[in-house]
Amino acid sequence: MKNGKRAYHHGNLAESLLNAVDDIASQFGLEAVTLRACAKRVGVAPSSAFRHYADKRALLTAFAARALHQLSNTLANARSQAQANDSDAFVAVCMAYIEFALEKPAFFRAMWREETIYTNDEHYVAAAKQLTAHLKGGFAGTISDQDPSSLSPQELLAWSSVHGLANLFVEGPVANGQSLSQKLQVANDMVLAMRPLFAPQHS
Amino acid sequence: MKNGKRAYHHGNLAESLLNAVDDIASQFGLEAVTLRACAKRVGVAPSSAFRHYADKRALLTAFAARALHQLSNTLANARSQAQANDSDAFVAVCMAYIEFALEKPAFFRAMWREETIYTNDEHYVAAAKQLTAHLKGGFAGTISDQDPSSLSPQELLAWSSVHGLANLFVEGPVANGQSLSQKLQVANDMVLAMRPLFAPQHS
DNA sequence: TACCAAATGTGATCGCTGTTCACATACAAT
DNA sequence: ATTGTATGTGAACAGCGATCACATTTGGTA
Repeated sequence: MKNGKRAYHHGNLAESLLNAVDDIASQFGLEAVTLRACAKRVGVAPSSAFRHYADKRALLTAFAARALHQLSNTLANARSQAQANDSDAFVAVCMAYIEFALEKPAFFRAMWREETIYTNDEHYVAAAKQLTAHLKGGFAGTISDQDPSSLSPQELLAWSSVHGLANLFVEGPVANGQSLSQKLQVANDMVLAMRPLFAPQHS
Repeated sequence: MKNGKRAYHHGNLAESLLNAVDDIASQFGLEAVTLRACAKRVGVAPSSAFRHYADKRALLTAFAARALHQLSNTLANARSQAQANDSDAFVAVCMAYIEFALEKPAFFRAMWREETIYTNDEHYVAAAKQLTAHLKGGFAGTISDQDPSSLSPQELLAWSSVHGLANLFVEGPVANGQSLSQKLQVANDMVLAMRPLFAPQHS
C-alpha cells in the first residue's frame, strides 16, 4: 500500500477507522478517541468518516461489536486449550474473561457502554448474542447444563462474578496498585471459591 | 430562596452544582451532564463553576464520591432492617446493591468511571474506602469473617457477583427488555445460588 | 472507447463544549 | 469606612461532532 497509495480514495476506510479506534483507545484510552483523531491517523479528512458511519456512536458501536467477537474467540480458545490439556476448563474460561479485561481495558470498557453505543444495532446485537450463547451453553460447555437456551442462576453467577471482578479491576478500587500477576492470583482465588458450586464438565 | 434570592452571590454553589449533576444525570443520563447545563440549571454563568471545581472531572469526582456514600448507607440500612426482621441479612445486602444500581443507573455508572474521575482525589478515595470496609467486614457483617482488614476470596466473590450482575443489567444485554421485578427475581435466584458458600451470620 | 451515475473524499462552516482571564460585585474583618 | 478576599460574569479561545455543496475516482453500460 505504500507505493500504490491512492491520492484520493482510500479503499478500505471503514475498517481502517476501526483500527484507528483500536490504536488510540489502546494507547490513550477510550476518552481520547475522537473522530478527528481517527481521521488524522488514517490520513483522511474528518468529514470522510461520515460516509461510512452515521455518527461517532455508530463507529463506537462497530468497535464494540468487534471487541465482543474477540472476547468470544478468546473464551473459545481458552476452553479448547484447557480441554486439550485435561485441565479445568471452567476455571480456564473464567480466567480468560478476566485476563481479557486486564490486557485490553479500553476494549472491555467499550463493549459495555450503553450510553455511547447503539445497543440495537444488528451487528452489535449479533455479537452480544454470540457471547451470551457461549455462556448459556454451560459456560462455554465447561459445566453441565440442562437448558442451553436460557441462563441458569448458576451460569449467571459465573458470568456476573467474572464480569464484576473484571470491572472492579478495570474501573474500581480493587487491587489498584498491584501487579498483573497479583491480580490474576486474586482472580484465581475467587474463581476457586465458587468452583464447588458447579458440576464437572460433561465430556 | 425565591424572594431572598441574591442577585450576585449564590451562597452554596458547590453543592447546588452537585444537585444539578444529580438531576440532569437522573433525567437525561450521564452523557447529558454538561458544565453549561449544570450552570444554567442553577442559574449561574458557566464560568462560575470553576471557582468551586478545578474542572469538569473534579465535579464528577465529587458526585461519584457522594454516590458511593449513598450506596454505603443503602447497604447499611438493608443490613439493619434485615437483622431487625430476622431475615437473611446477606441476601438483603446483596439485593440492596443490585437494587441501587437499577434504581439509579446514572449514579451507579458515575461511581465507577475511571476515565472521567480523579481516582486519587482524597474524598473519592475516602468514600471508596468506606464502601470497601463495609464489604471487607464480612459483607457488612452478614457473614463470618476472619480478617476484617482484607477481602477474602469469598467476600470478593460476593462483591464481584452483585457488582457484575448490576453492570450486566445496567450496561449489558442481560434481561434487557424485562421489568424491574423480573430483574429482581433473576438477581435473587443468582444470590441464592451462591448462598450455600457462606457461613451464617455471627450475631 | 466514451460516458455517466454512484460511491467516496474534501473544505468550509455551524453550534456546542470545556476552559481561561480580566473584570465586577459582594462579604467579612478591621 | 476601608480593604482584602471570595465569589460571580462576559467575552474569548481551541477542539469537538456534524452538515453540505463540491471534487474526484470508480465501475458498469452503451
